[in-house]
Amino acid sequence: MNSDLNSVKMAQQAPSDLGAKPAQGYHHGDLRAALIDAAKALIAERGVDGFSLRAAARQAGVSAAAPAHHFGDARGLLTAVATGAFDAFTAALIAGADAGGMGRQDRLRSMGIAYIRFALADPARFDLMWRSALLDLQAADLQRSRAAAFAVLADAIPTRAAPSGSDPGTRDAALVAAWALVHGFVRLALDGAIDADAPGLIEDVVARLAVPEFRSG
Amino acid sequence: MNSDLNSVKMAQQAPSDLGAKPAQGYHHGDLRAALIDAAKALIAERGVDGFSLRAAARQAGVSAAAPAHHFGDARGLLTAVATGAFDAFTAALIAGADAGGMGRQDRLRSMGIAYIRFALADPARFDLMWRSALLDLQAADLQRSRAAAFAVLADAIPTRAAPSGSDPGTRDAALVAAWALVHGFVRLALDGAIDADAPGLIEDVVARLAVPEFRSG
DNA sequence: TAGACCATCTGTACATTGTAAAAATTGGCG
DNA sequence: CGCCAATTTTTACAATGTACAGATGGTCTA
Repeated sequence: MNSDLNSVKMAQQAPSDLGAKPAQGYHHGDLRAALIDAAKALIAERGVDGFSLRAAARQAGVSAAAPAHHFGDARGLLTAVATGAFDAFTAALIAGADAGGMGRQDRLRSMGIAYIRFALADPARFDLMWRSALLDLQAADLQRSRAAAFAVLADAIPTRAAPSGSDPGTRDAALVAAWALVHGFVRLALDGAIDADAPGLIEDVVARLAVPEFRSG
Repeated sequence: MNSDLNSVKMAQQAPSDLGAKPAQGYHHGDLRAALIDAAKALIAERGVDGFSLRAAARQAGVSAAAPAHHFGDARGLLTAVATGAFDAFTAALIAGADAGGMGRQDRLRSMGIAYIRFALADPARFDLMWRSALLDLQAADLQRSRAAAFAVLADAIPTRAAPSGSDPGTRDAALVAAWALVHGFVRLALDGAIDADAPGLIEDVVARLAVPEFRSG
């Protein structure tokens, strides 16, 4: 149909090359990465519910059925985007903790700030990470990335008697409480219940992470 | 709300009457209430994303275009459901606080339990309440019900210097932190990140509401 | 009581979506 | 060069939201 559009599309394909995924490039170049990029842009712009598989395919310059071969269905594409989001989340949390210095409390607070800032930087992406109805929770990649992020969070809290490989569901209440505090703040802000831009509010909330229960273990 | 208006025609309108389409005349007894009931049942069964306006109309025994007259579009129906959910939420929070006794800390903890139990009792309904992309936040009814619920929450925390009519966004950080703790716990549980059924976990988390900041005012 | 009004509901129609299946394209390998 | 398999398109179909015109019947008025 529009062959000139194809050549233009391939010519302007500026490789962002976020991860180490140089794998297949048959017809389109790297449709898989292009679709993920398109989906990320769509979600960031119109929200998770504003995303559509056909719109992503349109933006990537392919037909509506093209994504099926790479992702199966729309859930597959969203799962891939969420997996990348969890990887970026993990990196942001680690960077935040390291920026906090050496003390455990400072690292915890700094990680809390990083948690909140990551969510506020791209609210729709953070939203997608928790929309489990739209994701394939059985996908190995997603499970791995999720577990990695959760492990970073767990390491920030001294758990009392938690085995190293224990499920997040059975972890110590101190971890759950700290996680819930930060996660709940973010969700209330994203859902319009509170204003995260109120001066000093983020710092005040994150300071609550350092309650005696957490300090004494 | 208006649950006694359906005595006009022959159709008995039991709230849990699924699958039965009572009336087939042109004028339904109380289509508005019937559609809200159908939507609530659909959402509870298949989740917010599994809801469809046509399915709700089908369950109410009317044509696909019938809801338009009462709710405008799908967002209008979801907004009505969310409004009722916030009303029920407010009642549950008040009942929870009253069940806690007279002491401020006990009332706060008991309200926290009620918050969590309300969400876990019908996760999809609670989910809808915060899916602002699907709701008409400008609707006066929803704004009123939301504000009422938020006011109940705010009253449970002694705010330092908050004016009585102040916006939730500018409230004291102690309120935001307490709200975030409970809300975040619920969301993490609903989104499959933690297991709310772990024995004693809810009580342990709610006990964190009684940090010194809250106690000394 | 007759007729008109009007809120309510139906029928139809259209654009959009997800996805299944068959056909077509194309790069790589013998 | 010719075949194979991975990739993409074409086509098709069911479902959805909703706009529009028309049908229906309760109610109000004269």
